[in-house]
Amino acid sequence: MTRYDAQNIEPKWQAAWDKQGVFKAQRDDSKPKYYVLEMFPYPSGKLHMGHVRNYTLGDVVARYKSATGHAVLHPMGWDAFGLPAENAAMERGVHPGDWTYQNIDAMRAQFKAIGLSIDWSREFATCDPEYYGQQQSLFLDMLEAGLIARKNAVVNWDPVDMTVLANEQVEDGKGWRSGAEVERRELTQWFFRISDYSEELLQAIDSLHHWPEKVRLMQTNWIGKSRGTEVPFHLTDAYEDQSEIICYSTRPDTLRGASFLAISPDHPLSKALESENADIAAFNADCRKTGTSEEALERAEKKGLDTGLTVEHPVYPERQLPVWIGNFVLMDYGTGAVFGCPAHDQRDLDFARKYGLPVTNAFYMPGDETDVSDQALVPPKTETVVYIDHFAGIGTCTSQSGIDTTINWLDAKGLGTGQVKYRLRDWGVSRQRYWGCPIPVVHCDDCGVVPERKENLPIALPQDVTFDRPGNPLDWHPTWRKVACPACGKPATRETDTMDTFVDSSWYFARFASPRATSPTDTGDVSYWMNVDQYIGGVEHAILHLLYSRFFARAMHKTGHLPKAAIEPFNALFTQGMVTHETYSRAGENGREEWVATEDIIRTEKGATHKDGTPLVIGPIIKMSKSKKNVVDPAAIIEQYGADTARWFVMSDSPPERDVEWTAAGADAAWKHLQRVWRLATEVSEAGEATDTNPDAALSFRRLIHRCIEGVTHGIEGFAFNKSVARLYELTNAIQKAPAGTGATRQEAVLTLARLMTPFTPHLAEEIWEALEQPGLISQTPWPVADPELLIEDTVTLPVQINGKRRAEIRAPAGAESSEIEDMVMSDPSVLKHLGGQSPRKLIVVPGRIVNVVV
RNA sequence: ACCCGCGUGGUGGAAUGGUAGACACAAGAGACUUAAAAUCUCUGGGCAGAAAUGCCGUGCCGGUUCGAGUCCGGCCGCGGGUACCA
Repeated sequence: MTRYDAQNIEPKWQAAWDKQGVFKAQRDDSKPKYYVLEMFPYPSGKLHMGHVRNYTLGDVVARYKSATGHAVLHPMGWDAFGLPAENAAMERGVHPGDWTYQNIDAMRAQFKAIGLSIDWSREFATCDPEYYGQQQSLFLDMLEAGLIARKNAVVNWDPVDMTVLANEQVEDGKGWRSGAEVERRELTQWFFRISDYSEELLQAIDSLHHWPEKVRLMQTNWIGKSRGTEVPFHLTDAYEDQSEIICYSTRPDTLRGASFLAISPDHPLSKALESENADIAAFNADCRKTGTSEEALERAEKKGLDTGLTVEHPVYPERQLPVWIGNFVLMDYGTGAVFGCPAHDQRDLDFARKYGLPVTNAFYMPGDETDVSDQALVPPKTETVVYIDHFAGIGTCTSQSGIDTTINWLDAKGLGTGQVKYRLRDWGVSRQRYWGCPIPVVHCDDCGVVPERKENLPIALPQDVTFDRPGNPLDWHPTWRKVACPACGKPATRETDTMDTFVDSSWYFARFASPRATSPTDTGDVSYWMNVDQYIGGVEHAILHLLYSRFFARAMHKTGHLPKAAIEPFNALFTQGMVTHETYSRAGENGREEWVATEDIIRTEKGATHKDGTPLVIGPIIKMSKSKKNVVDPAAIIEQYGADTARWFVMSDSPPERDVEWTAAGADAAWKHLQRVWRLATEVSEAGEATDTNPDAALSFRRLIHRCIEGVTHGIEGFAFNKSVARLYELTNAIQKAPAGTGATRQEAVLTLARLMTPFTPHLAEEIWEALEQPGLISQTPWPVADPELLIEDTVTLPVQINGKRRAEIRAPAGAESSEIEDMVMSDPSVLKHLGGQSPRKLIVVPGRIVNVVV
C-alpha cells in the first residue's frame, strides 16, 4: 500500500479535467441551469486563506449541483482596477497594467492548484479594454437614459500633493503621503442617480428571501427612509434675496420646543454671510478643513457661531429664534438646516447648554412633569406622551401619532410640507486617477459635455504614462486628452476622470454569461444564465457592492441589456466568515510590540518562541492580515499537504458563516484523515471481489451509508458543510470498523464515500474512483441518492422521562401505537421502580421521540 | 447612542420545544515497535461512588410548558453594523 501522494496526484487530475473540458459551462435546455458565483478577487498577486475558503465554498456547491444534473456556470474573473496598482507604480516604477497582469498570472496558477471547477474559458479582467469598453458603452446608454448626472461634490483634497484622495488615503485627517491636513473641496463630478431608485431598492428588499436577514437590514438602514416635514422659517429681516430658511425635521411635533436654528457652513446663507463677516468666513473655513471621513466627523467637536440673524417661529410668530451656523449640520442631507429642540434631542441639548440657549419641553411623560435638565427626553415613538399646549390640539398620545397629526396640520395650514427622505445619496463615480475605466465623454468649448461615439470605444488608457509626480497622469499626458469633438469636430478635451472600481464590479456577473460578446451582454445568454443562483462572498460587501449591483441591474434593464427578470441579480446570497489565526509578538525596538511571522514561530507546550530563541507573547486570534503577520500561505500548505487537505480543513468544524481558526494541528488532522480514507480505499481495492456473508450486519451498514448520503446532501443544501463533513467522518469510521461478512457493502461504502467527498476533496475522490476501476471521472458521476426505505428504522429507542427527567428507555417497533408504548412503559421494571407504586397522572407519548410520565 | 447577532466541555462545534455535548481537535491510558514516527484500541461535562447509580450542568435571574440550550421578560458579557441623518 502506498501513501497518498497529493503533490503528484492533484496536478494529474487538474490536467485531466482541463483536457476533457469537464467544467465548461454549456447551455442545455434539457437540464435546469445553476449559476454559482463567488465575489471575484482583487489580483493582489497572492492567494490567502480567505480566498481558499470563499472559492472552496462555491466549488462545493458547483460540483454538487453539477452532480445533481444541473448545467452549471461557475466562472472566475479579476476585479483588476484600483489604487494598489498605482501605488506599485509609484513605489517601484512598474506600469500598473504590467503589475496587474503579472499578479493575475500568479494568482490564476494558485487558483488552479486548488482544483476549483471553474470554467476558465470565460475568464476576464475588468482592466481588459474589451471589458471596460463595454462598460463605457453601458455608461453612454445610461447617460442617454437619464440615469447619470453631473453635479458638484465634496472630495478630500490634499493641498500639498494637489490631488484628490480616496477616503482610505486619509489617515487622521491627513494625506497619507504628504501628511498635510486634508481639506474639503468641491469638484464637478459624475453621479449615477441611484437615489431615484431609493424607494424601489428598499421595497424590493422584501423579495430577497434567500439573503441573510442581516444584509437586508443593513441595506434597509443604508437607504434610510424617514418621514418628516419641511418647515420654512421666515427671517425677521430678509437677508439679500433670502427671506426664509427651510428646515427638515422628522419630529415636527416638538416644534414648540424649538429654540434656535442651525444651518450648515455650506448652506447658501452661510456662504453669503462669509463675504461680509470675517468671523463667519473664518469659522466656515475652519469647518471645511475637517475631512469627509466618518472618523474625522466623529472626533470633531460640536461648534457653532451665532450669525446675528433671527427667524420667526412658524407657529408662534411672536417668538424670535437665533440662527446659528453649526459644524454638525450636513448640507447634503435634508435641507442643510435644522431647528434645534434641546428638550428632545441630545445633540441639540448639548449645543444649547454650551451656548446658553433656552430649553423648552414640548411634552412630558405621563405623570412626570419635570423639565429636561441634562438628559434629553426621547422616548420610543410608540410610547404615549403628554403634549403641552400643542398647537394642533393633540394631548395624550404616542409620539408617532403626534408626528402624523402635526405633519397633516402643518400641511393644512400651509406652514410645512410633508416629506419622505432617504439617506441614500447619488453615487459619485468620478475618480481623479489613472488605473480605472475612462469616462467616455469629451469637453468641447462650443458643445459643452459631449458623449463619445460608440464606434470610438473602447476609450483605452494610454500606455505611456509616468507616476513621477502626484495627481492623475492622464492630466498631463502629452496627447491623450486632445481629441476632436464628437459633435462638431473642433479640437476638444477628453475627460480625464475614471470610474470608481465599484462600477466594474456592478455588472461583471452579467458579463460572465457571454464574456466575449461585442455588446455588454448577449440577450440569449443572459436570459439563460441569469440570475446568479448562489452568490458567495464576504459580509464587508453587504452594502455598497450589493446595492450598486442591484441598481445597475435595473439600469441595465432600462437600457435593454438585461431582462426584467434579472433586476434582482442574486437569487441567494451567502456571506462567509473570515479565516483567523493566532498572533505572536515580542517587544521590538524601543519597546514597541513587534509582530512575528507565522513561519518564524516554534510552538512549545507552554507557549511559543521565535526560532532565534526569544520567547513570544501569544496574542489574540484575529483575521489573517499582513500587518499582524499572522498569515498562513495557502501555497505552502498545498505544497506540504495538497489542496484537498486545505479544502477539507476549511470546510470542517466551523459553520461557513462563522470565522474559522486556522491551526497547524487542524491542518495536520485533516491530512491524516484523508490518508486514512485513502488507506481504506486501497484496502478495499486490494481485497478484490467481495461478498456479504452476514446479511444482518450488511443491512445495518447499508442503512448507515444511506443515512450518510441523506445527511451530507442535507448539509450541502443547507450550507452546513461542517455537518456534511461530520457525516463523512462517521461513514469513514464505519467503514474502518465494518464487521466481518460485509465485504460487498464495504466496497459500496467506499465508493459512496468517494462520491460524497467529491465536492470537498475532488482529487482524492478521482484517485479512489480510478483505483477501484470505476468508469469515467467521478467529477462527472451523478450524486448518490438515499433510498428512503433504508432511512426508516424498524425499531426505535424511546427515552422515558418521569416528571421531565430521563429515567429509562424502551425499544419499540417503529410504527407502534401510543397505547402499545404506554403498556410497554408501564411494565418497564425501572419505570416501576422510579414510580415507587404511584400511578401516573398523565402519560405523554411523542411517537418516535420520547415518553414522559407525569406523576 | 441606536440597530442586529451570539454566549453550550480544555478547544472548534452538534442538537424540527423531546436522550445536551454528534463529529472533530487537543489530552490521558494502552497495543504494536529495540525506540521513535506512523497506525490501531479505549477513556473522557462537573461532583460523589469500586460500580450500579445519584445530584448538578448550555452566561445570570425569572416565566410559559408534561418537557426549555431552543420560546417569552429582565440583566450581564462578547462580536458586528450604523450615525453629527435633524
